[in-house]
Amino acid sequence: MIETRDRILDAAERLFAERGYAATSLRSIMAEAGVNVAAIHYHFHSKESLLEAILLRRLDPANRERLSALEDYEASVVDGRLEVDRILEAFLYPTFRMAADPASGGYTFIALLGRLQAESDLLPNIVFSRLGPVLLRFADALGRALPDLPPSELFLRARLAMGAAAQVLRDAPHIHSLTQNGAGNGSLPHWESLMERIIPFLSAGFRVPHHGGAELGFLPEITQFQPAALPLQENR
Amino acid sequence: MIETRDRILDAAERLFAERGYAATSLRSIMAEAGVNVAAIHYHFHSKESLLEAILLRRLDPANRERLSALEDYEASVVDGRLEVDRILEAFLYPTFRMAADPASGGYTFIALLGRLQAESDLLPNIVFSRLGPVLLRFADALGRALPDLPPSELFLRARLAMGAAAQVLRDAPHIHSLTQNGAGNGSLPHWESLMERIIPFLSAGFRVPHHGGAELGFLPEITQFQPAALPLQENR
DNA sequence: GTCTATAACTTGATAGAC
DNA sequence: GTCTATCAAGTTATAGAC
Repeated sequence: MIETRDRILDAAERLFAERGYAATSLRSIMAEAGVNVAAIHYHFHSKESLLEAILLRRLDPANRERLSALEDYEASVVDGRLEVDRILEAFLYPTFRMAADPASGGYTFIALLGRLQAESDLLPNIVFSRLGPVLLRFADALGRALPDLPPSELFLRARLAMGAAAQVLRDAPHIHSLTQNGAGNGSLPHWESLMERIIPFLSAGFRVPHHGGAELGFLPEITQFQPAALPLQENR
Repeated sequence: MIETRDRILDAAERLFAERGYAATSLRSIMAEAGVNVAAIHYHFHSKESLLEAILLRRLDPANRERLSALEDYEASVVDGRLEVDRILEAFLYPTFRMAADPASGGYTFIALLGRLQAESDLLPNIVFSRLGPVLLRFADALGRALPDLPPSELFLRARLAMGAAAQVLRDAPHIHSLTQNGAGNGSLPHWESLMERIIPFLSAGFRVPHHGGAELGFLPEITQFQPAALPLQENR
């Protein structure tokens, strides 16, 4: 039998992805999971901790996969010339595979991540503490593949690429269902052929020569992959 | 003196952009605008209508600018060969100018749009009814500039491009403040030089040759620019 | 048009029985 | 570990005085 704790995690993951964090009440999660409200508080203490638990459950496994895929590729390169396409693939492959995963609710998680990424003030520090180092590791590989690109330009392009990928990944449940229905390009499942259409788009952008232009003040926070602080009138 | 109605719109626009729609209460808007709760209901009937009013106030002017920029460019082309870069510029120029606008709170609106785009279920029909036709118009121009690209591929790339741009535009207040502080590439203000770094990235992606691959079932809803429906267990 | 007052309800969280 | 019962606070929305 499935544990109560896991049922809560699954239900919350789904509802947060579908409706957003703030718009989802603990009571709707309770109804979806078929448990009592108090059970949520017993297992997770607070709503925010619940979100943290959801993220922790899936973040590290995916990141391990990303890093090992990158290391495998780097080890396979003999002449030291890294290709942008393969670096992007090492990052996106685990992501898209998860987005199409028929067994686990991984596709729900990917949709949730796509959402939270746009609600950056909501993204707990966990995501940045866990994903940040991985992003820096990939940025380093991209920098070696594109030695003529100044760091500020590299990070701007990385940001653009993440936004582009997130836009499609917000549709993870759709990707999932198409894959389930056998859509795809003959030999490849749908999610994989979708990924192989996205990578050339991003790679071409990364490989555009950099036309002079000043180094801008845009750099500092971007090189950290920190959430953007909105310099508005008041905070919270 | 500034009208109460406008003060409410300004305050709500700012807070929705900063904290998200669901997380912002009418009372916090009331406090920010310095008006009474009842005044909000008097002028806007409901919270959702308030969001609609915010969107309507700025959506149409920006779209008019986008369309006229595109028409001006098309009229200036004599050999009938449209360039992707210029089409993208016609769309992005009004957007980025608004994102940096020192006078109005346009940059707040752009940040809000970037957020809502990720909370697609929240985006009222208004956005799709007003922005949809404009997007189709630009997709048509892109299709003429890239005649070898199948529509499904064109729309996928358009979606990637919008996600990439939105990712950067979510930082609109930051772009705004940098421009205010005189950052930029010598002759150009910061926001304009930023836009000119983004367009080549996107354009290169659009111009990548399309390698075979099957036409996928991904097409139908994407060609409509409809919000993605999440095929989860229950709805609302 | 703007206010006070309040209705009617939902929220996250907890205490205590079992 | 899971329940019932309940809390205090916050939510949108409205009725009616000015």
